[in-house]
Amino acid sequence: MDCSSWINTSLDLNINPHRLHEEVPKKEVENNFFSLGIKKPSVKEESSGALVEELKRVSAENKKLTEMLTEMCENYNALRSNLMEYLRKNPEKELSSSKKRKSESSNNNNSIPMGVNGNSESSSTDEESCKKLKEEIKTKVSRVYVRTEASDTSLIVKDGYQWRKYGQKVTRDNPSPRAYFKCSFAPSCPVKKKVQRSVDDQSVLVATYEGEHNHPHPSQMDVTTGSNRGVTLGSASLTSSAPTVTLDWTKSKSSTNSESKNIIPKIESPEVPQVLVEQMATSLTKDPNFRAALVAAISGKMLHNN
DNA sequence: CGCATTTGACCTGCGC
DNA sequence: GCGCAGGTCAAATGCG
Repeated sequence: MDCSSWINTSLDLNINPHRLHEEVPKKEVENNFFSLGIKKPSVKEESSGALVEELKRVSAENKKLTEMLTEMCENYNALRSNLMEYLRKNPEKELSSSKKRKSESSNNNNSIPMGVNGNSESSSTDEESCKKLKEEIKTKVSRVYVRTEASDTSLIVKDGYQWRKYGQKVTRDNPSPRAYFKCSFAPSCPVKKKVQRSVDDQSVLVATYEGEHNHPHPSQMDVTTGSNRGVTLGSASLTSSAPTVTLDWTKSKSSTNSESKNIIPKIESPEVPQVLVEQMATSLTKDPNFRAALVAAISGKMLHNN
């Protein structure tokens, strides 16, 4: 599988990979957003020149990032094919490899699964990671990282499904409480979700999904096409190899007051195929609520600037 | 009043 | 067997 075929590297995303886990100043985001093609009605010549400069700068940055992304994809592909080759040669038993091979397996086990999962449990031992990996494969576990306001104490990750909270616990490895949810959309649905704040970054919620939904996504219930996976952010569409998706609610809050389904996800892993990304974009742009919210946000910003 | 959430109690698995 | 930690249950509570 060619990674570059999943990710359209020509996407005009003004992202900075060095800041993925930092709080990007909202003002800067807004400025960048508005410097990308939306002109204020009464723009002076000076500011338009500055805008052009900014646009050039952003384009250059974008190009650079595109190259970086391509390179990253190539590296990922190489690692992935290595892993596949490795697993072909050493089926099954490698996942439960003995302690003897600890030093040998550590490199492989750390590089690939961490890359796929992108989680922050790097401190766990190889044995533990093997066990976890095995469990994840068995129970179809996926993690979703959601950036929220650090002051937001609620452990709510809106993914479109209906969840019923059935417990909360403070765990040893993390001072933040962990909330336990069951899917309440269908009584027989076995899917569970654990939500806890990241130890590293309190503004990041880590949602761990276990199992697969045995019912369609609620948002698909009133959508005629069954291919609208774009808004499906639950485990069903993301569990193939425990991928990681980061959603940034804080930025969305700063730009619109729209509902959670209007959030544009920030994909942290190339595991999410290009098709999915495109479908997400399409479903968002087709969504009248999203468009209305966007228009409101833009006009509001323009009024604010004037 | 019904439903969701909270929270302390209980259960279970694991390491020593 | 015991203690600990994570996970689940269920009564109490709150909210619409």
